[in-house]
Amino acid sequence: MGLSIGQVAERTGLSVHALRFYEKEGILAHQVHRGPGGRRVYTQRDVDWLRMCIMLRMSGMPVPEIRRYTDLVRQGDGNELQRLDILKEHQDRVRQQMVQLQECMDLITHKVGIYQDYVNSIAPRAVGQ
Amino acid sequence: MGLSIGQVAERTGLSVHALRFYEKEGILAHQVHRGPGGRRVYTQRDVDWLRMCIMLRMSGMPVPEIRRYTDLVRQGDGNELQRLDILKEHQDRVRQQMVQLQECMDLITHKVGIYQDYVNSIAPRAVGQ
DNA sequence: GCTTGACCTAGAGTCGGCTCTACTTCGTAG
DNA sequence: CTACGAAGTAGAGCCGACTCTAGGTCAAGC
Repeated sequence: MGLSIGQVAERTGLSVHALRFYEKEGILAHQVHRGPGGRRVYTQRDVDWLRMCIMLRMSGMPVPEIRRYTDLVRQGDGNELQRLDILKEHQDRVRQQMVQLQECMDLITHKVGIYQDYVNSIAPRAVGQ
Repeated sequence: MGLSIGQVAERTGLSVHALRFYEKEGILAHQVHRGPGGRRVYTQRDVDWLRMCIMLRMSGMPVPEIRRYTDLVRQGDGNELQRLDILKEHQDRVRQQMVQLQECMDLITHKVGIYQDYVNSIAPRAVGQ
């Protein structure tokens, strides 16, 4: 049940450096406890939490904001409204990002179409030969 | 028809610093020419190009790759296939990004739902009072 | 008893993409 | 003529998120 930092790195895709960095930055909800020789011992719960953090990071939530959220979780019951606020705000930002990304995609697809047509109109008869 | 750097900054949303930076990085397809006193004079074409660059940047294309693309455009006809390759590759990356972002969105929406339900179950009767 | 490998800490270094500073040069307005 | 504002250049600085280095501990295997 206890996982070494290396094992956690493996199953989250984070580097051991990043894991120590995240801990220092305070974005682990539960204190990682230490085994013999001061080695970190992670639980499955830590891995699950990290996977969520990875999602938040991937969608552009900055580390300090993940920390704010983590702090609330660490403090325990009673601040659900604040957690909800953070999540909703982030949700909005992600929505905007998706819209922007879709716009970029449309432009790119448009240009790809144009170039594709042009390239087809130039080369393809050679393919048949 | 000739625009100053300040005007271009206004209508692209880039800073004048960023505009000079982009030029130095070689991501302007056509050389910006200079008016009296060595001042940059931009055309509408430059603005259009910049807007496309902004789309590419927004969707995560790194500056050096925009430069590669720009170089091809600058070199003129004959390399359309290479331009197409760059665009298609980027298109793939954007597609992946969108999938990832959607996954993040799903998780966040899920959590928002849970917190929302919880918060509703605790507070709302107070609202009626 | 020596090496290896996985771990530890503290802190320095890297990278991308701007952003800002310092200083200069203009052209116009007061 | 003085001041202002908008430009110019070269190059330094900044920020976020890691990544890496240096030097050390410890258990297991040869």
